Amino acid sequence: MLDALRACGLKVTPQRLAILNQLVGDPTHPTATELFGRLREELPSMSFATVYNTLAALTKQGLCAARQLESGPVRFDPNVAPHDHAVCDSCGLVIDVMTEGLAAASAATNLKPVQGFSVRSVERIYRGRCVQCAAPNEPQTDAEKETGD
Amino acid sequence: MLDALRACGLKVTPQRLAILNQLVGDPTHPTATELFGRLREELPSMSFATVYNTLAALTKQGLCAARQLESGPVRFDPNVAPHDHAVCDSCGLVIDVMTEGLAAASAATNLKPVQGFSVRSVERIYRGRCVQCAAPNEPQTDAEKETGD
DNA sequence: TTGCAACTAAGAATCATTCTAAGTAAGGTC
DNA sequence: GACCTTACTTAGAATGATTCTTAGTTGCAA
Repeated sequence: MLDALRACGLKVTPQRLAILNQLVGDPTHPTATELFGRLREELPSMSFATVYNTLAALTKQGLCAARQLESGPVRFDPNVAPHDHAVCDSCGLVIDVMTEGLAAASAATNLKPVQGFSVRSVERIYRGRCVQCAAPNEPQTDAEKETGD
Repeated sequence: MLDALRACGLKVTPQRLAILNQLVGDPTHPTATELFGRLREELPSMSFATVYNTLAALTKQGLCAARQLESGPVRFDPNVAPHDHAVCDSCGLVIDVMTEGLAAASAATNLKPVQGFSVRSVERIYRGRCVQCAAPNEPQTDAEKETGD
């Protein structure tokens, strides 16, 4: 964590360590606002701008990835390896899809989808319903998620 | 055009016809702001809210599609048939990719990328460089595009 | 220990989008 | 063709996400 920052030429600060700690191992692809909310608990003086600045720095250095999978705020992903995503139409849940992701991406990179367009990477977004929302009796809306379950 | 609106139960207004006319046949996937700018020329009294309301209505009725391919404003696409997109890293250009789109999408729909997730649709986004930007001597930045070439 | 460049805090500014309220007009009915 | 209802439009305020600015702070190399 500490070394990862230093290796990128970024200074190690409590704010950055806190943000990285929150992000790493969090599979929910949180937004900047969500992260800020959680981080305020351990670092009450933290500024919103710091969260954005830090996430921008981490993204630039390849320590995390910014993903715009639906309209609304950008989500941040600690998993920078090539992979796809499944997005729930109903509750907005984002799930990493590792299966075949690499193979598919590398195969597609060799495609020429449009004359002259040189492909650097391919990402696939699966849209549909997550397990919770697909279950007839327990649809989980955004509103329900906010009130806690 | 006129019939398409009526068929959806939408009233035909000069604003809606102008918006649809701008959108149909425009392959550049314009944003609401871009459309508003062009539409002001023919309908100077048009309100921004009308553009958003109308685009929302058209999207809901399946006459166009809202696409979030990168961070920034939503782009609107008159092509509602299933297809993929190529996005230029450099200038932001969005290109429709029809090749194999249908076949790939339907094949992927049968996949089970995540346990329990029921896939409704798949979209692929190719990232890389467009012809203009890939050419070593004539990179086209957003700034250059705005000043006109 | 010191110096400085990079970082952070606070809040204003900006941009995209949605909401609200009041007036307008499309289109069905008589 | 006139009238009426309801959907639509306008204008501008409100909201939410993100970026910018400025001044003060701190990590870390020397």
